[in-house]
Amino acid sequence: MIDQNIKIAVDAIVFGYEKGTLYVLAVQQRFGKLADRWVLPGGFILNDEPLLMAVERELKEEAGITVNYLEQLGTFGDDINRDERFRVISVAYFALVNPKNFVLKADTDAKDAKWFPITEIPQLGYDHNAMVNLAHQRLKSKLTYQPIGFDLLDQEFLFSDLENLYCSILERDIDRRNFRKKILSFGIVIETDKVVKMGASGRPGKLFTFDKTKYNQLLKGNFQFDISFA
Amino acid sequence: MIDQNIKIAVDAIVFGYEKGTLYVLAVQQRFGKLADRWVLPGGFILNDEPLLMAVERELKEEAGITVNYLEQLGTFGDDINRDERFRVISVAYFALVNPKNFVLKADTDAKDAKWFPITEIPQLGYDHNAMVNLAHQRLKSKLTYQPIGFDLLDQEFLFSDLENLYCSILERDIDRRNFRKKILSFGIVIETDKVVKMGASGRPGKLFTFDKTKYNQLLKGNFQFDISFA
DNA sequence: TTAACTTTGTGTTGTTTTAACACAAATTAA
DNA sequence: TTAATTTGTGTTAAAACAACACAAAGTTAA
Repeated sequence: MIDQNIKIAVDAIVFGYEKGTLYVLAVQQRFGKLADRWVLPGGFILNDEPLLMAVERELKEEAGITVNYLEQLGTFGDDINRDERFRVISVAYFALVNPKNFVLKADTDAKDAKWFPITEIPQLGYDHNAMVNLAHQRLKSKLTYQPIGFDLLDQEFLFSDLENLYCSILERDIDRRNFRKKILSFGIVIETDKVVKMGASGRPGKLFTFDKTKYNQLLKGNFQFDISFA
Repeated sequence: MIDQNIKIAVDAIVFGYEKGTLYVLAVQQRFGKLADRWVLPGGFILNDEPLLMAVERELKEEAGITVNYLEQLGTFGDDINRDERFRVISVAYFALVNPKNFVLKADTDAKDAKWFPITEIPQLGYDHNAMVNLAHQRLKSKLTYQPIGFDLLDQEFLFSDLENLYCSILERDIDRRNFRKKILSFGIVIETDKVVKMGASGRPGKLFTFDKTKYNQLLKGNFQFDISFA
């Protein structure tokens, strides 16, 4: 018989984006050794619960949100003294959400839930800062070869929103004309006939949407989404 | 208290390459419900053992090999009825080795250890076929953006070996001249002054080596290894 | 009401990269 | 010595990329 004394948890790195700033969701622990400490949302999985479902449940429970995109990031198991009672191995998930769609709502386990700008993440409990760093890298690289930026935006967005998202997350300037040309050349972003007046001054712009169906069709061929600029 | 009844295992998908064929390592189970069944090498981790170390230990124990390249692939936890005594969650690792460097040696837990051509993998126990498929995809894509092919070859190799490796793993033709030009342009593959006579007929070729130090240097700049052909 | 400001929208051109392509040189086998 | 096999090498047309500026539509302030 195997005498493992190890428990399995899931944790999520949830990214949100708003007005040029990238945020990560953290929750404040209510109980335990690390009470009051900020950590990533997550928790132990149930015996008969698939991993993905566990993440979704925890996100609902601890922050009241449902994400747009969720994928496994990696498993962190070498922080052996995370908990004194037993070793904890945590499967980390990478998630994207549009913060406008939800009001954060801390629930039973969490005392509070809050968006931290990626540049101002406090010291988190466990090895959660390492997870955030890895997820941040993943976000940056994935943005260039998969159309996941749309999961951070409203369903209808201005072209400048998309452009600013890329600029701020990749931390570099992008030529507006080349960017627009390239994105439109894929045929997966379509122009609606809605025109929106900016709150501020400036010429009104058209709203665009991401055509996911079209994207999935293209994937069956050998289309490769790719945004990379000097 | 948490009443999880889950155990954690690691499994490895070890790729080997020889003469145009890609192989995956499997072992035949000696004990348990699936005795005689072929499975991926792996096993339960020890309480205080880091995950990577567990994989290395299992590979040593079950097949007598040490790999050239090892990275986490993903965690598979939804095969809930894998074991009747408890749920097993397995962290899968992706590994590369040059088969010539080792003689497979099944040990205590394994009855036998064997290389299967990727095209002739039998039905494996648990969800191991799914792991192999994911690893295979990872190998293919990684080959194009990271110089991992060298971990499957001898330290000194003919240019045609490298070329054939790419052709056979990516399953497509590659223009010899363009391929050579591109690889050499990176400056991470260097020509030795050794000339080798083929066993068969043909003009003798020079041996080449991969300059890992140079590659690591380049990585500090913004060099990007990239092999992609039509 | 006019001028200044802000944001959207659009084309061209030179440079670089990629894809397509063929033949000579060195060796072995017949 | 001829045929077969494998290594080694350059050019060119086409495509992709990078760099660049100005007019149009609206708002704000004078």
